[in-house]
Amino acid sequence: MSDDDFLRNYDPQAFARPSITVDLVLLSIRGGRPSVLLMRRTAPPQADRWALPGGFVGIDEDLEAAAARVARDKAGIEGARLEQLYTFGAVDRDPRMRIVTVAYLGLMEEGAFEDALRDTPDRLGAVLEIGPTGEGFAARSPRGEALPLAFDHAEILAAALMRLRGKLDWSDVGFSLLPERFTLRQLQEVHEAILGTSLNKPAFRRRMLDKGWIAPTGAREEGASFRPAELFRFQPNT
Amino acid sequence: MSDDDFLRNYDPQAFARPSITVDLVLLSIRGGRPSVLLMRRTAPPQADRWALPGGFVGIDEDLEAAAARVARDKAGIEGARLEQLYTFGAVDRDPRMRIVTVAYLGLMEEGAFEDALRDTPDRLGAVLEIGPTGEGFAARSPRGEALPLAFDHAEILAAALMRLRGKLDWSDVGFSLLPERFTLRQLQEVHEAILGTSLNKPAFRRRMLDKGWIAPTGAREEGASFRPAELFRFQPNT
DNA sequence: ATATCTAATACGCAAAAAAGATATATGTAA
DNA sequence: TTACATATATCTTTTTTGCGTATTAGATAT
Repeated sequence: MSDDDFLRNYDPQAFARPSITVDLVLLSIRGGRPSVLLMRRTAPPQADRWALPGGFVGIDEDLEAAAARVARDKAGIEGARLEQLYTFGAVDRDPRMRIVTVAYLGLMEEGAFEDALRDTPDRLGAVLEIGPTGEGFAARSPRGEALPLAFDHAEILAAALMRLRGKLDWSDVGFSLLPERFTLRQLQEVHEAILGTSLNKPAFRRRMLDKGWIAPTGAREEGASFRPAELFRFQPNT
Repeated sequence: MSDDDFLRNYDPQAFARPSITVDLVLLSIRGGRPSVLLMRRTAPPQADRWALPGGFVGIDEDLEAAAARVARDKAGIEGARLEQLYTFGAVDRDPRMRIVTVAYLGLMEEGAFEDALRDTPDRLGAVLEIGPTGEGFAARSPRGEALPLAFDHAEILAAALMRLRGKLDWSDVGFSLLPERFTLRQLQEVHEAILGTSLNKPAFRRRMLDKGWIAPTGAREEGASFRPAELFRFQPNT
C-alpha cells in the first residue's frame, strides 16, 4: 500500500467502511438429497424470506472464528468442517447498508444436521434442487414448497453446490458428509446426491479404493435384512 | 440475520468494524517463468519489503470495481482478467489495524505485464519459484535475489499459484496468459511454467485440440528462421 | 534452383486407465 | 434349506495417455 493509504489509516473515522459479515452454507445429505440450513427472517427487510445464518465479524475475531461462532450460536451446529467459499460484496446486496459477506461452506453428517433442526421452527432444512449442469436452481422445503430466499443468498447457495461438485472427486469433502464409519453404498449415495447423477457401482468402488482414502474396519453394518456391507473409515492420503 | 443484528445496523458507529481492502496478484509468464507484480514499500510498517498492489474498498464500490481500479491506478494494468481468489482476515495480519483483504488474481499476457513495469523502479516483476508439489515457495527478483514479502503476501501468492495450477487443465485460464493468437508451443510453455514440469508434446497437442478450445486461424507466426507454427486462437467451449 | 536445416505436424503403437456389464459370494429371513 | 437382496469379484471393451518416429513446410545458404 502506498503512503496515502498509510495516512488514511490513522483516522479510523475519516472514511466510511463497509461492514463485514460471515454467512454460512451448512449442508448435509438428508435422504439422498442435499439440504441446507435456512432461517426464517422475522424482521424487515425481507421478512418471511429465508436466509443463511450469518453474523458480524468482530473487530478482534478471525474470519474462521466468526464462522464457527455463528455456526454454534445461531445454527446450533458445532464441529462442522468449515471452508471459505467466496466473498460477496455487491454494493446493493443488502438494502440497509453496505455489507461485504464472506461465505463459508460447512459440511456435516445427517445426524448432526437433524439435531440442529430439532424443536426450532425458524430453522429449516431446505432441499437444494439443481440440474447436473447447474441450471434450474431452487430451494424447497421438505414438503416441496419453493422457499423465497433473502438478499443474494440464492447466489451463495449456487456457489456452494458448485464448489462441492468441483471438489468431490479429488478432495475429501465427501467424507465430511458421513459419519466416521460408513459403507461404500453410503459414500456413493453422497456422491450421487451432490452430482445429481447416478454412478456405476463397481467403477465407483474401485476408484475409491484406488485413491487410498478409505480403509476397511472389519466391522459390518447392522440391522439389514440382507447381506450387510462392510464399514469403512476415512484415511487421509498417505 | 436475527433482530439484534438488524438493530445494530442502525448505529454505524456502535461497533468497530474492520477495514476492507483488495490485494492483487497480477501474474504473467515471462520467459517461461511465472512472474507477479510487486511494489516496494517505501513507508513503515514493513518498509523496503515487497507487497502486492492493494487499496481500500470504497463504500460505494463493488469489490470487482475496486480490484480493477487498483490494477489501473496502482499497477498500471488495464484489461486483465480478474478473478476472486480468497479472503484473508487474520486479526494480526496488518500491524496497524484490523484489515480484511479480498485477494484477486489477475492474468495477462507478457506484453501487458512488461508495459506496466516500464520506467517504474518501485514496481518489479518477481519470479515465483515453487516446486511441483507446492513446497519451496520463494519470490525472486529477475536477478535472482530473494525478495522479502510484506504482511501475509507470501501466503496470498502461494494461494494464487495453487489456484492457477488447479484450474489449468479444465478451465480457460491458460489462454488469459497469452495474446489473442498464439502457437501450440507457446501454450505448452505456459502450461509448463505454471505446473513446473515438462509435458509431452504430441499428447499436449492432442488434448488441447480434443477439448475444442482452440481454433486454427490459418495464419502463421513470423520471424522464425525455420518452419513457422500455425497461430491458433481461443474458442470458448461449444 | 537446390540442398539443408529446424521445428511443426502427423502417425503408429504399446501401456495404462477407466468404464460397463456380468457373474459370484455372502449373510439374513422366511 | 431356500429365496432374496446386496456386496464383492472377474472379465471385456473402450478410452486415454505416453512416447518414439516419420513426415512436412518454410527459411536460409550455396
